[in-house]
Amino acid sequence: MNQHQHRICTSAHSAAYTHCSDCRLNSICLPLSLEFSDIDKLDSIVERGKPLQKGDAIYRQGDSFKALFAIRSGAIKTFSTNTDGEQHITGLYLPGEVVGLDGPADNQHVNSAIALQTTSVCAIPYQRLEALSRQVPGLQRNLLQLLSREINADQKQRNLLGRTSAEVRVASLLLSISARLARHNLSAVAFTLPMSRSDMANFLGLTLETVSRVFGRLQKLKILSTNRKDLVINDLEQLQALTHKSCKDNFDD
Amino acid sequence: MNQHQHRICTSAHSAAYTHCSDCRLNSICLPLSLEFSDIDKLDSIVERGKPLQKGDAIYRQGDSFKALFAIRSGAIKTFSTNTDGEQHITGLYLPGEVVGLDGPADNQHVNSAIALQTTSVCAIPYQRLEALSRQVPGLQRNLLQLLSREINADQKQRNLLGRTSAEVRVASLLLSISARLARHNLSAVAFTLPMSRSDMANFLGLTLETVSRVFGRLQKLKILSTNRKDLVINDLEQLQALTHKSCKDNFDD
DNA sequence: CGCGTTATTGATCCTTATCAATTCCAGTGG
DNA sequence: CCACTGGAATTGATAAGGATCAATAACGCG
Repeated sequence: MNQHQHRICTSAHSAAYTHCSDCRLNSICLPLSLEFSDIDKLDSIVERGKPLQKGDAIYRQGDSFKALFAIRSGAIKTFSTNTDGEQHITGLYLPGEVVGLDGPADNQHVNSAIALQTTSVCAIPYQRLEALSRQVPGLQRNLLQLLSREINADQKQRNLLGRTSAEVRVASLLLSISARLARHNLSAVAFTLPMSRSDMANFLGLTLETVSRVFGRLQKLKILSTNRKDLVINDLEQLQALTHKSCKDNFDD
Repeated sequence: MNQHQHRICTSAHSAAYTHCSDCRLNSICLPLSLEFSDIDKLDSIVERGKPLQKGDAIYRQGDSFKALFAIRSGAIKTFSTNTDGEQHITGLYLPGEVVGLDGPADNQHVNSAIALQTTSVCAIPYQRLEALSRQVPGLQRNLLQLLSREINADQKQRNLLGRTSAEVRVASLLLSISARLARHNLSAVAFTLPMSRSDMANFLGLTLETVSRVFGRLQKLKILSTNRKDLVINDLEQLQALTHKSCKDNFDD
């Protein structure tokens, strides 16, 4: 397998400083069904910085909330750190998705957001977004939609953590990433995982050993092939079927 | 213990058809820091129906999304039903809280919401709320805040389901209910549980047997006393301490 | 007063956590 | 160019927390 063919983000780092109207993500990022003139208005408040390196933070837990961030390329993880210093990963965000929705609640971030690889983001200053939303009904609607979708996604994830087996959790994560990459015309069946086993485990409420074992089992079943972070899904249907199964009816070998 | 002294909702059923400006919940429901004149504007769009009986639905999964609902008295559970007909409880809502935030995502409800006991709600038609939000910046902010808080609450719950023991989950739920009732000057230590063991278990990603056993253990430790749904917390501090402990350091007897 | 629902309690099994030991690989410096 | 090294991943053995299956008890309601 050609390892670098399927990096999560391919171009875009270099093609910096475009505009929202040109951005190939604009149908996704603030799921915008806006008029051209409205897109330009949004464009005028967006700030594009230079790419973040792996490990760089967009914001940290406790930071005051200034902006939402749309991911143009790369991958971001969000997490909160408890009093014992353990980190709890709360989200994985890929191109076209928006981080920072934890901010409006109390005008400060309850999560940290850091880059899992080289990543570029658009900052959307929140006060200006709020103001603009008042003038552009479609934008207001999109913004509320975005938050509501996050709520629904979180509830789905809750369901996953509360009720499903390790197998189902891992399979669901892989399928989720697959589907989200496919929206950008990237391969749905061959890609580089943006997180380590340890991060995946943390996100899924498992241990890294368990995640590793699930990968092992799924490989033995020829459902997928992995080499570290490089992944090929050989049997997408079977992987999907797995996620529909309840804990118990997993017969192996 | 006087069983009915601590019902979740006491008055309010009878005192129907008040206005937002009189409502003792108005500092909580859409965490409104609005001007009086703005409250009146909100009041003008709110629709107050007659109380729901236990088991009545506010809306059902798949219903088109028309309104948010602020709970005035009683208790609501929200849940989604999967293809196998199993229901997954996604939320418990008490007076002053708002249900229906799953709706804006795709203009339809992905959850159902039903009354766990006699309950009265205020309907806030969403289109009118959106329109009003454009005119009243404070209202827009409050609305976005509400959604963002739901996101953060969901993530906390996710953490609970993904990483903590049965003991911690049950204790957290009890403390959450306790704190939310206390906001209305109801007792924080003696109340009637709004849900069955089975609902609690479902919500917490456990089985009802496990929940029952945890109740048993906590009673043996004199931390609380239960009689079916009537609950007295004898040692609030110890219960709180429990939730700070990780899975392993639970030594008993 | 009896029935059906809800809760409790007990015995056993299974999944996953935990502890521990390798193995694999990328990156570094000789 | 290759041996060294440290983090990441895999694999194995064992233990523990809940799930499951099963029986009984307590209550609310007709």
